[in-house]
Amino acid sequence: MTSRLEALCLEKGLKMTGQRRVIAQVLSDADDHPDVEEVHRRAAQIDSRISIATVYRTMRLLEDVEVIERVDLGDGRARYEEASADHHHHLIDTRSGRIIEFASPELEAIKEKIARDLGYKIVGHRLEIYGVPLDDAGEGQ
Amino acid sequence: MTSRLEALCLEKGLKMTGQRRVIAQVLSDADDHPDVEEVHRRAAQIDSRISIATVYRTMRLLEDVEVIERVDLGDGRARYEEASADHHHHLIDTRSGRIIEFASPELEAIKEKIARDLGYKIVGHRLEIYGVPLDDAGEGQ
DNA sequence: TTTGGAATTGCGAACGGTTTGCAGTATGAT
DNA sequence: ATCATACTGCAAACCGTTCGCAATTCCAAA
Repeated sequence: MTSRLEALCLEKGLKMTGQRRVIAQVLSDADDHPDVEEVHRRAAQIDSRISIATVYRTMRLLEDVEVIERVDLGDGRARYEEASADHHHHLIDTRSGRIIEFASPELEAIKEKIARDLGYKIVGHRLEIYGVPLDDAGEGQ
Repeated sequence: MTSRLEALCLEKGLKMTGQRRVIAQVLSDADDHPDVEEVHRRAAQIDSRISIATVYRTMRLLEDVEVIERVDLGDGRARYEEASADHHHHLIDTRSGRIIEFASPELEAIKEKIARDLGYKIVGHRLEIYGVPLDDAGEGQ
């Protein structure tokens, strides 16, 4: 079976090896923001002969052809998500580690304005919000 | 001479050693966002016997007592700035590496709203904008 | 002021995430 | 099927950062 990402890779003209097929599969199935070790773990369940070096190399490759995007959530390792046209950002639940994606046109507009006022054209940006659930914000530590 | 940061450290009750005095001096004089290696380089010019391990330890200490703040600009190493009450963010000039600080009340308001709408209370956040100067945005690579 | 114990330092080794050199293997255009 | 090229696995190297340890420094109390 050809996974969504595998199809994308073929479109981009990448040589599809067994390892890459498995990694594409794993990433197609993921609905979270796995780091390389996690991708390797999941890939190894499908084919245990995949080395972590290959996962690192493949992630970089997929990033280069813009099939996936690196997300730096400040925890010291690279996380990834499927590339998408829409700008979005992340809210990280510091209690549970859950990551919520959100988009905000107003935010984008203000950002543009700020850059313009400073005499700059935006080539990239990132926003992360760390938060705790409102309904138990007062509890515990 | 007692530097601004040294005074702050004394207020916080830190034991002031020669090394810490020098590092406080360096940080008081800095108007940029040096990384640890750069702080060490500058400190070593004042007293060459300061080891980089001590700089690492001191930066962490100063961060813990909120005299300085760590800034993660996505370049793989920690950068620092003096702690300040006002929220601000960074625009990084990707051509020159220059870092411009800015604040925006509208931005803060929208951020709060986004979090509230998602059911969260903000405990931290960060925004970075990467840009190129408008007046030569079309030139070069 | 000298003293003593706790805190700090410098060194080098270890760390965790990531990259790389190399020899062997698989891929897919011919 | 063939073959050059690209990819893989392994282990070693990398880079920013932390840590264990013995030696040194600080500073509060005498």
